[in-house]
Amino acid sequence: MQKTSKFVLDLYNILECEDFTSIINWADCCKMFQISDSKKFEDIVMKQYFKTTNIQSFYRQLRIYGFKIKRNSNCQKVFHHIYFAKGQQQNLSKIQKGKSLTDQISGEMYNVNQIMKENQELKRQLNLMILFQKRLVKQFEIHQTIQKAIIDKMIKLSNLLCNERIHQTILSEKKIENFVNLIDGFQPELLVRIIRFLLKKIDPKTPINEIQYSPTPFPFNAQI
Amino acid sequence: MQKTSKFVLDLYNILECEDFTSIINWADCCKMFQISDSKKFEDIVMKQYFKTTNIQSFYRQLRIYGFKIKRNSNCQKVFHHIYFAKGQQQNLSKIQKGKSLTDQISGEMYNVNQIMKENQELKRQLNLMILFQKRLVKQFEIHQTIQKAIIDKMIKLSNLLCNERIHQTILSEKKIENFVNLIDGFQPELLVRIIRFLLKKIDPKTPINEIQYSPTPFPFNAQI
DNA sequence: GGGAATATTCCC
DNA sequence: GGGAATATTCCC
Repeated sequence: MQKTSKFVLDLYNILECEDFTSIINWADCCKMFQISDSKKFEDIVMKQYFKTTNIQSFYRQLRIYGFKIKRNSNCQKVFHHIYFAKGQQQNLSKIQKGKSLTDQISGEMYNVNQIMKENQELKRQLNLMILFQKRLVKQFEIHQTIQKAIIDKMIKLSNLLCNERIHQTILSEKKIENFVNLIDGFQPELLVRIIRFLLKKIDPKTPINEIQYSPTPFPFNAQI
Repeated sequence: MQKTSKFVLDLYNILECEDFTSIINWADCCKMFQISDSKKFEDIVMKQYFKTTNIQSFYRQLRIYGFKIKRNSNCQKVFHHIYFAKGQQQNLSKIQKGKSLTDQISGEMYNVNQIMKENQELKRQLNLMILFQKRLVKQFEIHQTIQKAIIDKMIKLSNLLCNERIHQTILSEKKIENFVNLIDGFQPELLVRIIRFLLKKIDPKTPINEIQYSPTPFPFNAQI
C-alpha cells in the first residue's frame, strides 16, 4: 500500500479542519468539494499549505491526481474523485499520480532501468531464436537433399522395373519364337535334348512323373 | 542556442544588483561566488527570489546546473562554474541542467517512450519468431513422417520385386512344365491350337514367316 | 486538460 | 552528491 501523498492529505485536512468552510467546503453529500472564494483560497489557504499561491497550480495538482472538475446547479466548479470523500480517509492512499494517464506509462512500468533490462533480455532471446532458426533451416536443407536422393532412387528403380518388364516380354516372345522354330522341325534333335533337359528339371514330386507317355505321333499339320 | 534558465539568471542578478553584497558576493577574481551569511540568504534573498527558503534546495539547484563547491583559504564554501563569472553574461545560457550526469542517461537516450516502443517491438518480433519456429518444427515432423513412409514403401517395393522375380522364375518353370506335358502327347489338339495362336502372334515381319514347315513328323520318343 | 520543463523535497 | 518523487510553472 502506497502512502498518501502530501498534496492529497493537505487537501483533506484543509476540508476537515473546518477553519476555511467559507472558502472551501464539501459538496454533494460530501463526495465532492468546491472553492467558494478563489481569491481567499489563494491568499489564505494556499499561502499556508502550499509553496505557491497560484490557484492554477492547485488545479494542475488536482488534475495530476485524477480529480475531475464538474459543475453544480449554479455552474460553479465542483471537484470529484472516487477515493476522496469526507470520512473516507482510508481511501486517500489510493489517490495516486498519473492514474488518468494510460496505464502503460504508470507505476513501476515507468522504471526505465527495468525496461532496459527487459530489452536486453528480449534481444538475447531473439538472438537465440534466430540461431535456432538457422539450425532448423540447415536441417531442412539436409532433408531436402535426402528427399531428392530418395526420389532419384525411386525413379531409377521405376525405370529399371519398366525396362525389365519390356525385356522380359521380349525375352518371353523370343523364347516362344525359338520354341516354335524348334517344333517346326528344323532342329528336331535339339528340341529332343531340350525336352529331356526340362523333364529332368521337373520336380519328381509333381504328378508329371505318374503320367504315361502316349505313343501317338505328333499330329503336325503343315496347313496351319 | 538555449535560453538562460530562470535559476541561473536569478542568481546572476542577485550578484549583479549589489543589494546583497553583505550576504552573497563574487570571489576569486569574480569567477566564483560565496555566501557569507546563510541565514540572511535564506530569509532575505531566497524569500524574494525563490519558492523556498531552504538553502539546501538552493545547493541542490546549484548541483543540478553543474556548479562545483570549493573551499577558500578560510575553508568557506565557494561556488564555481566555468560559464558563471561577473560580466560574462553571454555564457549564462550555456549553463544547462544535468550536464554533469553521465552521457548515457542524458539527452534523447533517456527517452522512456522510445525504449518502451523498442520493448514493444522486440516482444512483437519475438512472438512472431516463436510462432514461426513452432510451425517449422511441426513441418519437420510432417516431413519426417513422409520420409519414413517413403522409405517403408521402398523397402516393400524392393521386397515385392524380389518376390516377383522368384515367382516369375517358378512361373516360368511351370509354363515349361505344362508345355512339356502337352507335347508329351496327352493333349495334341490343344498343342496344335496353341502353336497356331503363337504363330499368329509372331510379327509378320520376322523371318519366321519365310520358314518352310517341315513334313517330318514330330520325333517323339516315349523312352525319354 | 495535459505534456514537458523546471523547482523543491526527500532520501540513500 | 545525486537519483527519484513530488510540486510548480509554462505552454500547446
